[in-house]
Amino acid sequence: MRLRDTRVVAWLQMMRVSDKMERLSNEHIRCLGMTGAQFDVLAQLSTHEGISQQALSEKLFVTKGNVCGLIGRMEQRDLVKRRPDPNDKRANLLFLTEKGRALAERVMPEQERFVAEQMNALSEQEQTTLRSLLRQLDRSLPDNPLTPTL
Amino acid sequence: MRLRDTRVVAWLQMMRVSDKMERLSNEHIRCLGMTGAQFDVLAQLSTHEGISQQALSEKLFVTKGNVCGLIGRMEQRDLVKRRPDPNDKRANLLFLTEKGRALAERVMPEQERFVAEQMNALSEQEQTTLRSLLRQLDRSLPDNPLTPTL
DNA sequence: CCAAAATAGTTTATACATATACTATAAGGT
DNA sequence: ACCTTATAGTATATGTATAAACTATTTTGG
Repeated sequence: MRLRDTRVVAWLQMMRVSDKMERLSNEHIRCLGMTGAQFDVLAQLSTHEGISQQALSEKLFVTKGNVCGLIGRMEQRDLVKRRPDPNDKRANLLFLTEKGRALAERVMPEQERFVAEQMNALSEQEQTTLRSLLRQLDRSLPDNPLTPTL
Repeated sequence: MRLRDTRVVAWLQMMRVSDKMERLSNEHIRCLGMTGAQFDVLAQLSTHEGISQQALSEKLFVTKGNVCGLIGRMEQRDLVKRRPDPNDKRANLLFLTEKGRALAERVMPEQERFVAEQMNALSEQEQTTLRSLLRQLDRSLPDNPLTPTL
């Protein structure tokens, strides 16, 4: 049996835990009436209503093509609406509908509580340590090409 | 500005870092001639050649429907092949082709080196601490329904 | 043995995500 | 002004992923 670099073990464990957490989070969101990607859109629009699709795609670290389809589906469900930008005929500005705002306000605090609980296995001290280690890793990694010098 | 639970901050940072790492890893794999999901299949078959699609889906934590499509695409590219299980007419056993084995042997060590480097920002001591914290989190999270009591 | 339940694989519908090419508009430089 | 280039959004093709329905076998209980 070949021995594995301990760094690779750490990497795999990191992926395993984050995958597990994301699955739980997405499952919880789905029970509350939408998908994980749609929740991210509602959360962004709650604090940045009126941004363009382009700006949204940068905040979400996804392509504009992805946002285009995502917003299309959410518009069909009457969660958001597009309005033409009066200052730029190319652009759409994005707004929550009443239904979208109500859903966001219901789900966001619940979701925060849910993900916070996933950290309860660690003490305050350990959470601080974890954040410090993650910050170090984050800073050492190159920036995502989808967010050019954010 | 509302204050956020520090646990939520830790959660978000964890997702951010793992997303960044996975993107880099997938990008690197793509340069070497396949997708991330396909790499995972080759890696599993390298050590467990001859397993069924069902067993593979459990190892990869994905649905059997997903594996069915994935193996279909990889069979088209002549990376793997299906053979009927002589002991169970329902099942397929999976094998690497020569091309698949050669690709796996070329890419796997390279990929290990690549992901190991992503941990270099942490000292040996810090890597140990990180693994310990991740292990604690992992044990506190419920098991994935896709892997019933693995 | 045989009917019922479980299992392996496939298929279909839906959602997400990327890359690429395309349209329309905007901004800049000469 | 005009032409080039950049930008915002859309459309298409491909890959990944799930859930749910379906087929074909196998297992199991009576």
